[in-house]
Amino acid sequence: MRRDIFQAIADPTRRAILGLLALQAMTPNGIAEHFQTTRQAVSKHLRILTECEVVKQEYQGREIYYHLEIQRMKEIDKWLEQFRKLWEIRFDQLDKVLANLKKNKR
Amino acid sequence: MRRDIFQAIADPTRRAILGLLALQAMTPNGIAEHFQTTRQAVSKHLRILTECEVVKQEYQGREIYYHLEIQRMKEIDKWLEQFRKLWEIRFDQLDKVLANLKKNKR
DNA sequence: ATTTTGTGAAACCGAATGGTTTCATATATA
DNA sequence: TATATATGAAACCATTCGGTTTCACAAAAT
Repeated sequence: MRRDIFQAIADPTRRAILGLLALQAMTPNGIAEHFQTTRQAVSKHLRILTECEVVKQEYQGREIYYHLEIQRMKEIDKWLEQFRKLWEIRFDQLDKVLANLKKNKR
Repeated sequence: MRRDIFQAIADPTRRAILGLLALQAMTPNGIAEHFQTTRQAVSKHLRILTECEVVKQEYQGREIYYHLEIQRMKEIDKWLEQFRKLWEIRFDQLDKVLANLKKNKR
């Protein structure tokens, strides 16, 4: 069973859950209210997110608060690094093009 | 059939393919040489990548060069934005902590 | 003490996924 | 022209995925 951050964010519901948890820690019931699926479906998503350690559980009585483990999100950013260079180059070129347009206008 | 960039990068082979294409455009056979799977399996991955428009085909005789469509990768970066704020805050706090440590040392 | 509430887990299901093997087709090459 | 090469697509298969329904259990409320 592959379980990494990339597989975790492949599902739109899980991405939405992560978006919610970016704002504040929440309980499964609290999260489920934001979706049309059952609480159990959300629970399964939380299990996956927990397994790849992008969320952490905090027990508080019979409630469980899930909160985002931001470090895992940075792994995505790190992977993007190799591509970021490319689109920055494109921007540089765009800058040159714009500079030339400006120059020729005068 | 869901087909978006997040689903595209969920598979490790597809991520590796994108990594290769970040360096240069390549043919299916050229790409397949880098993996242990069959050429046909790579072809299926390329189909998926093409469907969500993160790669583009360029026909050249009987060869097809696949090249990266960097714009799609930026969508991931854009989604990360909401989380980037968070880990930057952490860094700021870390800076404060480090500054305090330094101060107390004197 | 009994009932309600919050939660995870298991059983089940249809659909999607990733892979292989086989085939079809178009373009080079001999 | 006959053969080799580059490629996509279809058929098939075991596994995974995302969802629901049902159940188990601990903690809070009555």
